[in-house]
Amino acid sequence: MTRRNVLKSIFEEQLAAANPGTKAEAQGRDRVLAGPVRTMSLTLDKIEEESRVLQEALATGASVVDLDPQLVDVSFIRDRFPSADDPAFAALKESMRSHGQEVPILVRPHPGQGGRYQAAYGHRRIAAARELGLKVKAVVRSLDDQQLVLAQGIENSVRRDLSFIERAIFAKTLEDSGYDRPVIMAALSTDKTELSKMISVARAVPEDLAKAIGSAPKAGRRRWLQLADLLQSEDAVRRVELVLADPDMTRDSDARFIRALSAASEREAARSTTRIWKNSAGTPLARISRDKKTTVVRFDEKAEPDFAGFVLERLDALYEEFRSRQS
DNA sequence: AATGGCGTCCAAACTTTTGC
DNA sequence: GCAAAAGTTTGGACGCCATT
Repeated sequence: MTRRNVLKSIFEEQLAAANPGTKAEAQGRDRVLAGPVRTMSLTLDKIEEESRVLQEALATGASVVDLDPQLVDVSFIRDRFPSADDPAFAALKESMRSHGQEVPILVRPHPGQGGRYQAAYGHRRIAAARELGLKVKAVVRSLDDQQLVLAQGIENSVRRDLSFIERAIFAKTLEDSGYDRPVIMAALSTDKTELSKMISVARAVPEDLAKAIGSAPKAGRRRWLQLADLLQSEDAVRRVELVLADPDMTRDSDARFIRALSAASEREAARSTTRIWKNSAGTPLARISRDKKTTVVRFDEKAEPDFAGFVLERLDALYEEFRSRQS
């Protein structure tokens, strides 16, 4: 079953009793949709699913309540890597500040601490509400551990904004917690092959190393697989650890991933290097990346706004000087 | 039977090249 | 300079086969 179909089936099983035939019809529709029509259908489905989750919650007696975010703990299994400078989080916070919280989070009464709650999903909304000093809108439901991780995984799958490594570590954590593969597959809305790859990557890449790299949203499955493969060598692990410990290491997670991958592969490392160029006061002004074919100098326009223009104006003169030294 | 590894195929998004 | 074509990357799905 496809990832999307797993997701759909979970929701549709809930509706099947009330509306026989829905599942089969949806599967038939899935097989024929393609291209832009399918993309539009996915968007509509996404909206449908979110509203269905909430409607179902409300139908089963749950209601949306305002909670003090300080009373809400994170799920016992974390999925997303914490990130201090996540632009999406900043945007979410700004949206909540100006428009309020549009979509409630899902919580359950904390199994161990009376009066407290545990979030299935909506961790970033909780963090934003905390920082803004606002109450967080939440649907409170009684969920067992399995239902909690399923709800958490389904929400992530609907949004599709977890990176490959976040999903992989989430899968590994679930497996380490004793969940069997079908449950993890349902929680991640994935199939056995994909899950197998995710877990093999999560096991091959030491967790502290993966967290040091960060979510790396642009690094897809194949490159993580490549890195996982390279990290079979202890030397490669040491090289990567060394690179990530560099105090000059960029805060950009994707760039860190590329550095780690390069370090893991000596050949790659020899072909491509990136360094930060600083002025005499130690302020980073440019990032210089070099490989066999190109050299890329990226000036930080915020650190020194007019410097890039200054350099560009002098390119002709610099080239003339270069040529005269060559001859 | 369930699980995992691997290769292949497809679609979409993105980048680079080519021709006008 | 711009648009179209070609190439590349990525994510996802599927089937086959070996192993447990």
